Amino acid sequence: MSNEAVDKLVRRVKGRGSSGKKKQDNRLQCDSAATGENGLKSNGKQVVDARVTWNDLDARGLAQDPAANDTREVEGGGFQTTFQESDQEMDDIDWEDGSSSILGHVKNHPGDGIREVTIEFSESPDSAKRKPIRRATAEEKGLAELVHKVHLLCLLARGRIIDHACDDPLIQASLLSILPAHLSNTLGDPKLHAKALSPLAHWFHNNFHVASSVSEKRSFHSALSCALETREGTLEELAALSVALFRALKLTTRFVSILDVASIKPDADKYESLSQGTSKMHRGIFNTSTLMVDRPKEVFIPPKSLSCNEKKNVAETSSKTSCKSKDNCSRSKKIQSNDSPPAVELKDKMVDTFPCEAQNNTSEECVTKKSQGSKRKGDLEFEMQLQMAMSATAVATQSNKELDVKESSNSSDVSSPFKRIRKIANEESSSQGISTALGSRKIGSPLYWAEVYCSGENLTGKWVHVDAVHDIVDGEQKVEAAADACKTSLRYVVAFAGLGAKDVTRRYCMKWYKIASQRVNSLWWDAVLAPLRELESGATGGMAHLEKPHADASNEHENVIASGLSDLPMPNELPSNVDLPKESGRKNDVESSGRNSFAATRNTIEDMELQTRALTEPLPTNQQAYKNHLLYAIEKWLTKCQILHPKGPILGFCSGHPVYPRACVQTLRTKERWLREGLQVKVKELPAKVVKQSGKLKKVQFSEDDDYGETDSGVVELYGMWQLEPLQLPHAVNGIVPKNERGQVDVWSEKCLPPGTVHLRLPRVFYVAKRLEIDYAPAMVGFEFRNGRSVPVFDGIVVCNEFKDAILEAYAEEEERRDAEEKKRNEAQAISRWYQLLSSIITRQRLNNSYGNGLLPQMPSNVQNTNNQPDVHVGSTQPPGHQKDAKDRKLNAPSMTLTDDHEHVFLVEDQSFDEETSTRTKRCHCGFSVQVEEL
DNA sequence: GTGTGGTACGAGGCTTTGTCAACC
DNA sequence: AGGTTGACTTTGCCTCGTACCACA
Repeated sequence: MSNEAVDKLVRRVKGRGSSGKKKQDNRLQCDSAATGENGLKSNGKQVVDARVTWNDLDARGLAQDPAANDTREVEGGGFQTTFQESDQEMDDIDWEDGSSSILGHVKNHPGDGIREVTIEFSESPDSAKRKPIRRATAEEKGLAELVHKVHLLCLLARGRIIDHACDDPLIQASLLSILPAHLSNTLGDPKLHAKALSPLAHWFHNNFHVASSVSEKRSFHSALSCALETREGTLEELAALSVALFRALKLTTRFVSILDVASIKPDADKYESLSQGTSKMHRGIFNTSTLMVDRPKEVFIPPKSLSCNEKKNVAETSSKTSCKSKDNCSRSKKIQSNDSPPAVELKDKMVDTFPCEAQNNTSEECVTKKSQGSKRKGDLEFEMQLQMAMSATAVATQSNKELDVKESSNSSDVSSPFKRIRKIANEESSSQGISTALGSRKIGSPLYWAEVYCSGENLTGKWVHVDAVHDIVDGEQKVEAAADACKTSLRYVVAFAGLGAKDVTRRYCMKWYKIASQRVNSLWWDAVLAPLRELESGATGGMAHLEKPHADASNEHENVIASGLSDLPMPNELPSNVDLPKESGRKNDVESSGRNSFAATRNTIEDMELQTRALTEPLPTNQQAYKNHLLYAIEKWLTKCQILHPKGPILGFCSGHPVYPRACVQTLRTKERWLREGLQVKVKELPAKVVKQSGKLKKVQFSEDDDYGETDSGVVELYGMWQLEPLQLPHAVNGIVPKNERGQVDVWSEKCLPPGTVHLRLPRVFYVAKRLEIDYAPAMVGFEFRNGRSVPVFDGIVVCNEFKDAILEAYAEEEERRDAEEKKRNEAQAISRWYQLLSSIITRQRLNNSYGNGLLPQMPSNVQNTNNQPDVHVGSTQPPGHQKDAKDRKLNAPSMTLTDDHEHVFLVEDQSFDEETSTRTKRCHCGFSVQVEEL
């Protein structure tokens, strides 16, 4: 390729607009290659093996019609000529973006090595390294939110079931019966202090143990009884027992649970698991720490030799199990191959049994899930249940040994979260930290505990956190750290009592900014909780007197989901005036009424406390937390249209940036935008902020300003609320409507109407104003985006008040006239069409008579043949000259084949006239009739 | 190993005031 | 000749959320 040709190419590339950036790249690469620089760039970028070799002929050929390649012959200097000739052509060609691999190694003339040009595409190592980012679509986000909400509702229902079980009188009585007398006596003081609860918690901790032998699975209620009997149970059961105990001792107690709900963000679990590696691995919604479904009763009992303790622990800590275990994978495969008919039969029954097995299988599954891409939680749930069923059957034949091996193989992976929790525990171990008495394996995320109302705490009383299982009293500050260590988010902490529920997350979560985005829309959540809150406040001493059916101790629920939930009265089913609540029922009426009045205050006080916490959140330590913080802000993270006004007070500093209250953040808008709100900028106010104009507008402005050289446009002036006053538009004077520069009035709202004018939103009203020569302005009410651009939408006109009536009156007349005209037009059209129809019928009949040899003519669709007496509806007001024809002409209907040669005669005395429909019916003695509409 | 700050980038929201040719 | 109609083409910036990287 000659230098001249190359220069030409370069010139053309330079001259080309920015629209062809990629084209430039291609061509420049070509240039450098052609001039012998061979394109080995020394910019440190990795040269990948995407080498394209083609001769200069093909270089052209590729850019032109490939079919032409065969016919073209280029030899020696001939190329240059052809190149020049095709210069213009190349300009017109749209270069395709193509991958280098497609080009491959192109060589039309293998022997022609001289003309070979080698281009090596360099590729940034970054681009190869960076994984393609697939972001969730709006639909996926919506679905995730839906799952989140449903899961929340399920967990709320679960909490109510547990709360209901805690009220069981038999369980409470049993607990009291095993409680040493001296402990029950310690609560004699009417002013209860948190300290007084410590011996109780200690006793409970010593007498009840987490998850020893796994008993048969059953409803929660019976599981609770069983746990009480054996003094061993799951964390959930033990926490519930502790609540029952406190309630038995007539302490106002709530059952508190962290609702460990499926993430509100799509694939959050996946990302979490990928980043965290261990905890929270791929838990489906039915495999979270909080079990939602009670285990069916009719499940098989696992082999006694099985290390149930460990199994249970794994189940409780749920997510702590690693999913990396190779043993799991191999074993699961084995299990799958053992899918025998009994296993299939049991599938339905085995739901939610053997959580630990499920966990392991899920773990295995999650590995495959990664490769399969994202699956919905519902699918996972189904698969998990299937796997659980299979594995539960198969595991019965598994040896205990195998499980132990598995456990030990897992232990290395499992260790890290436990290390973390141990670290936390050590930090706090001086007094009451997370108890390690049960051994490190038994430490899991705090998911359940009790809240006991201690009237002796503070001045006003206080809900005291009591985790009797871990022997922790008043440890609300430790919950967040412990949950953090186990990667459990404190998104929702809900206290249950009296079949109601109350969100008490604020009491336990100090870093609200971390969970705020993970919580569901507060409006929805508040609406869901509203009836439950009423119940809760009623039970813990609120104003409402609500009845709750006592659990029948003998009535063990066979299926809690089916019967248990239906047993629980929903808030709106409860009579509001029936007085037999659990709490108050235990005391006499006088006491109860007195307590209620106090408790109403108690509830309010708690609300205030939670509100106070919400407003006094500690300052976050990282900058980015201030980006959307509800309470605090730093200037750095304000958006383009925000400003601090007033700039103070400074609440603290974060990384050297002063922290201001969020209340100081004001939204700024342009003058025009404020106009839409019916506000205008005060005179002599300087813009609060000046920001760069968007490129699009700038472009327009620059093109306008080009003639004038330099311009200071390209900026947008923004004003704040404090710089505004109510809009004062010019008054309408002398019947003239004040208009904007476009000769119209922007009617964003009523506030935008100039005083003395009115907006008439009527179609075609401007004709009237025009005809009456009244001044008006088209009312622009908004924009719509059409064909890639915004188009103003007009609706009606703006006129001065004094003309309103005149215009409306004229408009009514005009519309009446219009209607009449339209009616007339329609009628004329109808007549014309009837005439055409009848003419064609007649013509057809005549032709048929003349040439059809008596063949049956086709029946026109408008002619009705009923009982061989066709009625033809004929318009009688034919155009002059035609009417007679139409009347006099023979109207041989199809049935006339029966009455050949008959000519209808419509005698006047045989006619009838219907006043209502203006229809005249004419009859021939043969039975033929014709209906004529007289207009 | 973990947390933090900075950067890059996709998704979604907000923005917003014609032209020309054929036809009647 | 002048008015009406319909086709044309499918913005582009900003914010938010978050993945990723470097660094402490």
